Amino acid sequence: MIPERTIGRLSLYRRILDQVLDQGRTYIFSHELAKLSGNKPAQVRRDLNVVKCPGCASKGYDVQEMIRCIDSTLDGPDKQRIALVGVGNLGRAVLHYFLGRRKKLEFAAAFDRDHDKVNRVIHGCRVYHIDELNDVIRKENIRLGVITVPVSEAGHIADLLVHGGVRGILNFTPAPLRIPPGVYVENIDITSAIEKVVYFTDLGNREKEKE
Amino acid sequence: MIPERTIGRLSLYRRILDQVLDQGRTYIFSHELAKLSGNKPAQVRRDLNVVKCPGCASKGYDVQEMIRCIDSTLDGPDKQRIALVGVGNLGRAVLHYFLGRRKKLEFAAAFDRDHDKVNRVIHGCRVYHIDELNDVIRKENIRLGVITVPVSEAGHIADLLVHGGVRGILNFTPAPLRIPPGVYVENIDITSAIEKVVYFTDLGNREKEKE
DNA sequence: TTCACGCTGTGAAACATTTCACAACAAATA
DNA sequence: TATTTGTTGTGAAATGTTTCACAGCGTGAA
Repeated sequence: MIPERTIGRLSLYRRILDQVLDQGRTYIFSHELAKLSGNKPAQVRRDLNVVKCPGCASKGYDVQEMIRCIDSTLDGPDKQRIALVGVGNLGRAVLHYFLGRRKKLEFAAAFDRDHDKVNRVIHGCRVYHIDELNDVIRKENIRLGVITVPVSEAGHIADLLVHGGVRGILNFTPAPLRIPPGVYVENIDITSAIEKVVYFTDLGNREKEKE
Repeated sequence: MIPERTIGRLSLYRRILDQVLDQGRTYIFSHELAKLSGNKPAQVRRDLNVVKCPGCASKGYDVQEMIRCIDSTLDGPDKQRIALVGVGNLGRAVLHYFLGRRKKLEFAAAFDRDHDKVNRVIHGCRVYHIDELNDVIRKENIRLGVITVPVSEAGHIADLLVHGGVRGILNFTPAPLRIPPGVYVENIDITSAIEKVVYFTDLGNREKEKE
């Protein structure tokens, strides 16, 4: 089982490598990828070992081979079908963002309460009413969900998703979801992120402990 | 200097405590806050020690006192003025999200290239053209920036922000920004987040190493 | 062929974070 | 007052992650 931090870095490497490949490079050294991704060379080499990607002492790593190794770790063998709940600004941003981005991921259905949005197709994804959630995710065999509703609804939506058979959730809400074991939840908490920036940006007016 | 993880948890505790307070509770035990935030009680107690929040062995922690302690750690003494660059779906979602949420944070200006958006006020925030960025953030004395533009623009925008005097950036783009020392960057990478969910959601079709 | 170079792969050290486990204590009870 | 109960605060152990540092190797130069 690979640690979460490592998975995050692998995901980033892959996107960088896609670009590197577009530029026509075929080999890359660990210190170069380190620079591009903001890490130390030793870290990059460790990460690549984890996905069993071999390097060559004189040429570095074969870019295509690296991408293959990362793919075989990160991607499941089949296409992953995802449901998005909450077609507000954030929901639309997520849909738009992923449009054709990764071939192994597909937003197969979106849900909202607002009847003006229901039955439209937004960024290639059909929008259903929330009442249809259970039926649709079962019929479409969806196992992953993204929650982009207002905080107050998040708990309820999470329950619906889990009840419909979803096994992994990306939650953009700060609400801590109570979820049965066996269901994985990843949280993105925008408020926390801004507050981190505020804290770590030394604006010279806070007395922090010396180190 | 408090570690990043701890800051993230404190931010979460604070939001939970705001709710707890609304419900009329005045005291709370570490194991209760742990449950509500998805942590272990010992972790919660350590975190509260870090912000010098004293507890009482029989009643637990005074909720208001806790909030005060967290405030004095997370918030700077003055209101923080923030610029948001990129008024697309994601940008609007961020603006909307923060509308009156935290008194110490204010989105003082937004920027976009699209002339249809310029000079409008969106979620209480005036939108300027990107060409005005430097002037406006200097005049408004803005030290924090949020980047919600397409990936390809991120590097350029980051340079503009830094050049204008911004010291902390929240970057929603997967582009690794090259930034001078002294400027803090926090990244939110939506693609990585989804890929983490895909990986850690055991859909039974990947051979993971036994542990 | 031999040497010098610069890289990979990795054991071990360093560092960071979480969790355990328990002494000390405040309140409630008798 | 003495006893019981359940919590805080924290040293120390456990665990997790990053970084160092170097042996070993392939390549190119002489």
